[in-house]
Amino acid sequence: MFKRKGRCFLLAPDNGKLRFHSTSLARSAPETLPHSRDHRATLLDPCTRLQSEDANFFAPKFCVLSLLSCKGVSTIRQVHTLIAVTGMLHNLYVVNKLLYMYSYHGALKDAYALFGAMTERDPVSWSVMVGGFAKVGDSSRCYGTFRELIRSGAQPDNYTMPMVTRACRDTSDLQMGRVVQSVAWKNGLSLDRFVCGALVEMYARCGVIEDARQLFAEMPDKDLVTWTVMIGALAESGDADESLDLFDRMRREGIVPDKVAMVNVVHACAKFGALHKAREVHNYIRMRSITLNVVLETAMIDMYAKCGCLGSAREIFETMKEKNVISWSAMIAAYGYHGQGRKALDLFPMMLSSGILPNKITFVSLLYACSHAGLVEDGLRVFSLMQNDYGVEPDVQHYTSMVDLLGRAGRFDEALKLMDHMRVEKDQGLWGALLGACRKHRNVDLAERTAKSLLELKSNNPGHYVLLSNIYANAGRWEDMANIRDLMTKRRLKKVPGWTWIEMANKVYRFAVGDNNHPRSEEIYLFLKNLFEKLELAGYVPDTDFVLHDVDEEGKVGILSTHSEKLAIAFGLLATPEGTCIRISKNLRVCGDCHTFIKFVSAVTKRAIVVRDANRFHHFKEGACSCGDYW
DNA sequence: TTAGGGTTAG
Repeated sequence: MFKRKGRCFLLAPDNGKLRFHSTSLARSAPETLPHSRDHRATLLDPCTRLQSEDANFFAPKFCVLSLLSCKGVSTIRQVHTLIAVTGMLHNLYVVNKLLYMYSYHGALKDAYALFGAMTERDPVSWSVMVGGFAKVGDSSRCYGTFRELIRSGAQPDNYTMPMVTRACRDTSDLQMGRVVQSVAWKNGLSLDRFVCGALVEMYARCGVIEDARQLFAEMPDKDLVTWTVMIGALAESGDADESLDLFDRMRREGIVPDKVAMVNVVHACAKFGALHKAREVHNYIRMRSITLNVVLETAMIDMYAKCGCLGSAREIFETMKEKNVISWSAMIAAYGYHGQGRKALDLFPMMLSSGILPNKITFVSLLYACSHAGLVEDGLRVFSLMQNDYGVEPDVQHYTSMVDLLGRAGRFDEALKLMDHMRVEKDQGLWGALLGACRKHRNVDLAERTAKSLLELKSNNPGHYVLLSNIYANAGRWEDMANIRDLMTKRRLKKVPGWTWIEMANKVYRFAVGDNNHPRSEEIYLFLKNLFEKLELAGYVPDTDFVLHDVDEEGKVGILSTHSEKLAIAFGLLATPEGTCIRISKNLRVCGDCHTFIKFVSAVTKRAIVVRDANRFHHFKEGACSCGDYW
């Protein structure tokens, strides 16, 4: 209800139309305006409404109401004209709403034109404009408007700062992010939860998790969103165990998680790969009656699959009420990294017949599924189907899958031909896939050429250098190997240390190569020694090709025998009852010798062993691996 | 006019 010239008016829906009601009715009716989203949806075309009502009567709220019911940019433009005709463009409240509606519908050009013509701007106008550019990913215009704001002498507030921070986050622009923080601090916003929350996310996304951690720790009033941001940030940066600890701390502080928080927790479990924790979180969701939706369920599919339990993943998939392309892709990918390429391929026609169309990621997942299972011909078919039947132009990731597929199979000519014909830029990942194939097939010549391309691209992935160094080591070219190591030092790249995790009685134990930190370390080494003797009798021969150092044969065997995978498995064997399945996770790719070792262990000890490495799952049983040695 | 959600690869 609003007043004008001493009269009361009430806007209320009448038979599906928005009408003014007379003063007498207004007096007796409740003082409400139809603000809710549902209500807006029932309103009639805003232009018709504006024109059909008393043309001399344009209350600001009426204009705004008409704007709110605009469904597209063209209607907003028409309403804009009507508002201008009636002289309402002088009202800042109305213009800000107009600006917001343009921005909300992605019409940043219109918004910016209006913004430029505004004679008066308030903090809302600035933040709507800065936020509008941030949302459409136009970071340079976002920064530009922000600078304009500062130059104009206006004060950025707790609305503007998170918006400009968002642009930094989306472009991983750490430098600008730090500037933004100093501006926020200068403007007294260091305690604002919106400002700090956005900064925490930005730092995490820019890879400086320590800054995120510190800022989070200093925040005085953390609400559910703040906690959720930090839980997600830690999971994403690889600190999944810390992320799950934080979730426990949050609950201890009395914060009740919602669906979105749980998606982040589930994601942390997926990263962590600890099945016990995954089940605990699933139970928590059930006990708390947190309603499932397609997003949470999809996250849970991914969680179970990445914790090695394909069965539970499929169970969730089967019981989902609604499945979208992401859920289907997640399930396809899950079969892919478990080496069940055929099952991944089988899902594709099922997906189509349920009326869901594949996207780019669906095809990347299908191609990787083929690659991990050695299904070369199927992969080639998918690649052509994707382009010819679904009009999906291959991007660098599709090419990477194809190079991986062909390269693993040793079909280098085809892989190179494909690379010659690709129309997208080659990145480190693509060359990395080719280098991996060279390593597998000991193609030293091509490896050198590939490595050159990688070094030219100034690869900052230590894995690439290590891979080349391994190739030289295999070829006995120790000098070349040393040069690569020097280059790594010069470029300040360190080999990522290998770790293996194993879950035991609710606790996660972590092993490094030659690790002595475990409380049962002595027992573990003794057990391992006895185990080696049994394995050797069964025919196991250590494969010293996988040792990187230029040491004698005996030394090589020594290093191999204490790889983190082996220590974790030895601990698993001695600490669990016979017949129990052993599950371990490794942060890098499992080494070739360890792969052979585990095959023998599974046969000699009659244990099923599930290994998650950086790329995929290996299910070992009775002396064989689900990857068919094709990984 | 503000903030947090799922799939690939790395």
